[in-house]
Amino acid sequence: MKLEAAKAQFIQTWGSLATQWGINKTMAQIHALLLVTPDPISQDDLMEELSISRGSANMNIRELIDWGLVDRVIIPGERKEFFLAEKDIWKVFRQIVKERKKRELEPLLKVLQQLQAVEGDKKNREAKAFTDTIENIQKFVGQADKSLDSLVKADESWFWGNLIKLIK
Amino acid sequence: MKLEAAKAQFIQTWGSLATQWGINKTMAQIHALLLVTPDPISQDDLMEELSISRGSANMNIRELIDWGLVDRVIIPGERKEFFLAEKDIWKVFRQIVKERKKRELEPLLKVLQQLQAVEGDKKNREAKAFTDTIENIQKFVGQADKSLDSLVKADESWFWGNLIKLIK
DNA sequence: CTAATCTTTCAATAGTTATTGAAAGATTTA
DNA sequence: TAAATCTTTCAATAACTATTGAAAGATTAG
Repeated sequence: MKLEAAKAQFIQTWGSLATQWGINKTMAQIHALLLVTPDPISQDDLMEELSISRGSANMNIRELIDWGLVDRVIIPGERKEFFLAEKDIWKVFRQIVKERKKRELEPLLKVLQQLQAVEGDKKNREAKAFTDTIENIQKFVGQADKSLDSLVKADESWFWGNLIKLIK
Repeated sequence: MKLEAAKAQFIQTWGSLATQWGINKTMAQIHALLLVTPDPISQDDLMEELSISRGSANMNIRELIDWGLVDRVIIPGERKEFFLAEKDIWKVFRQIVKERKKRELEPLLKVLQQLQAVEGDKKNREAKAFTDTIENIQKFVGQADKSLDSLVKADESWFWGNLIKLIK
């Protein structure tokens, strides 16, 4: 397989996987391209390579920077901005976990806490079922939140090493 | 907070969270309603409670059954089918992990394996960067795949207990 | 200061995904 | 077997999300 073909397939695979995870396809494709490119790329190059518009490129690059997955790079003598992705997959993973935790898990926990305050007629079968399920979800999400907190701080080899021991 | 209001908020929160994860909002709302309802519900009741059409109800219920999160229930003397959700959140989580692993991680691993076969000119900076990144992603995803395999088989209290020890 | 170059915005548009509801298909009852 | 009841399908439509590209806004160079 030729390099260009392989790149193209990786970009397309990464993009379609992303849509299954509620992530913008183009954003994922830009990320994919940056992941497999050693040197910083300009916006114009991204537009060219992925056949996307200026607006889309700009917006999605900004989003990637916002997620902490891509950095702006200034190249001396160049007026344009260039972009470079973090290549260490463990760091990428940690960063995504960190962001999604902040954006989704934490707001969810707040809602669940509020929902505990439902008027509890303990004889009512419906009310009982509701509070039970909410409580269980809350415990679960709380536990996951704490665990992910540790994961975010963890070193990769340490993490896998221990996880392997744990699950064997 | 009244029970009905709490239910409504849970359903709406679950639904909007789902869209962020590439999951159909209505499917998640049906799931949410079934999660907090102790007794089996008929399709007509779901349509009524969530204000959705027959077609949508039918399609999304089927999808939930397909994901292994909801069961059809026959109630003696009734002609209609009724539906009941698995309430154990750990089981729900395991089931979702199992399905997503099968649907997404495994196909991704296959693609990554193919991409290893890129014509490797080791002097080429571009080619080197590509194969390096792909290799790292492959290792990472492979490791995650194995770990999730174990998670899917794990008992809840055992899993959290050990995880807590691991990350402390 | 002015022109040139680069970045950002945003309203229009295209593309994608989900929903509807009526009709067809099944199944059960009598 | 026929009628009644329930389930599934699917083409039309609606709702949502992403993309485009031209124009405005910044920044840098001369």
